[in-house]
Amino acid sequence: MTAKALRPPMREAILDAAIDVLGRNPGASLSEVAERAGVGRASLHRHFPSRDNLVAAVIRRCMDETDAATAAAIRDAGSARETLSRMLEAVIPLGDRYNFLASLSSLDAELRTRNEANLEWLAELIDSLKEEGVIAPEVPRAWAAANIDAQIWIAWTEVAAGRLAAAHAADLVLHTLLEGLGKR
Amino acid sequence: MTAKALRPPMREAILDAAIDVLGRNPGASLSEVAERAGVGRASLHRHFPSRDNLVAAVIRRCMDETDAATAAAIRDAGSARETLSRMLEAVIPLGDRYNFLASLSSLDAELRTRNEANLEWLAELIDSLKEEGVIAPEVPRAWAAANIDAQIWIAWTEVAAGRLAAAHAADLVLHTLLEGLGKR
DNA sequence: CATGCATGAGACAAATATGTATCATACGAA
DNA sequence: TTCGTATGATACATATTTGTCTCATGCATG
Repeated sequence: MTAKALRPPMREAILDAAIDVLGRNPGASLSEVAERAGVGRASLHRHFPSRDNLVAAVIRRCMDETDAATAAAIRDAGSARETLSRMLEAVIPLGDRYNFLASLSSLDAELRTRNEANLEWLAELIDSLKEEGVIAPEVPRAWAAANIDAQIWIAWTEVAAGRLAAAHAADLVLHTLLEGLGKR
Repeated sequence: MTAKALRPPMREAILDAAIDVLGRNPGASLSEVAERAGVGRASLHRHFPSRDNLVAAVIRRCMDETDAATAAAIRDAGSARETLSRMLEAVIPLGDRYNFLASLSSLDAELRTRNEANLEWLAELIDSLKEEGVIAPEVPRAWAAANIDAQIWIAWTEVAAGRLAAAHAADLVLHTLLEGLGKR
């Protein structure tokens, strides 16, 4: 076989452009996405028949990348605390993808299932963190989960704004999560 | 004078509807807003000539309410910590308004100025909190400000979802902000 | 009662976005 | 070279939204 591209790169270019354009403005037109990708609008429709189809593909791709990065990072983590730390280090650099995920409104069945699975995984991690004594037992699971999500979001925003060095972000998030902003 | 209504109540009804409808979906049509308000679309345009005009009016109203509630709550606060605590108690019940503010994209000059003034106020509060020893001095101002905003957002979400009692929200936010989720 | 005014309903034009179809072209494989 | 395929440009029909306008109705004030 002559090593032809596994998939046409155009599809990836469109998805990249959609992450960027729709991440900034979820209501942007497909013309803007096509232009950013450097392709004709007709070609965009050849790969993604409808707008909904494109949005679903983008979300799926974001989830794929986030899942892959997380899975690789936490593979041989010893403790739950180490898992949390590595998860943060893996996810925070994917800020632009996370940004897109945050603007999702309605998901189809498959994506909703994956989303729920991620929430479940996070809930179990929080339970483990409590067992390790890292998180206080009286903290509600939903509160802890929302805080972790929010910290990731803040970290990405601050890094993107140039107010925080990416290398320090995960440490700062972990410290803030566990010990807050108060004087120790 | 015969005690006529200070302002036509229709204007307020439209603004309330816009907060609700546009808060859920920033791209919703003006027909949806008018319908939610129980008003004809033509009447909506009589009060708000354009969509941009309506959006700006909604944002201004949200800012007014938030500012008023905050100002009343912190009026005679003694310490910066008390100011923070009262500010949280005042703002968290305004969750739906805060929700709308979060979806703002482009602001005109007046609203941008007000927004910057609020950020400046928050920055000064953070400095005072550091002087009181409530917040650790090495925490960056932007990081502290982003965390306070995020905590308010989380609190509103959790209250709206029924997973957190509104009465406990401000205390939980304050505790999480200052001491984190970790075991004490 | 008579008048004035705001409203609701509807028609209307213009702009924009979406999805489809057509056609000429360029590129790669046989 | 020749063929097949994907692409870009373009046109097109359709739907949606926006903003304007007109007109009849109802309500409050005089």
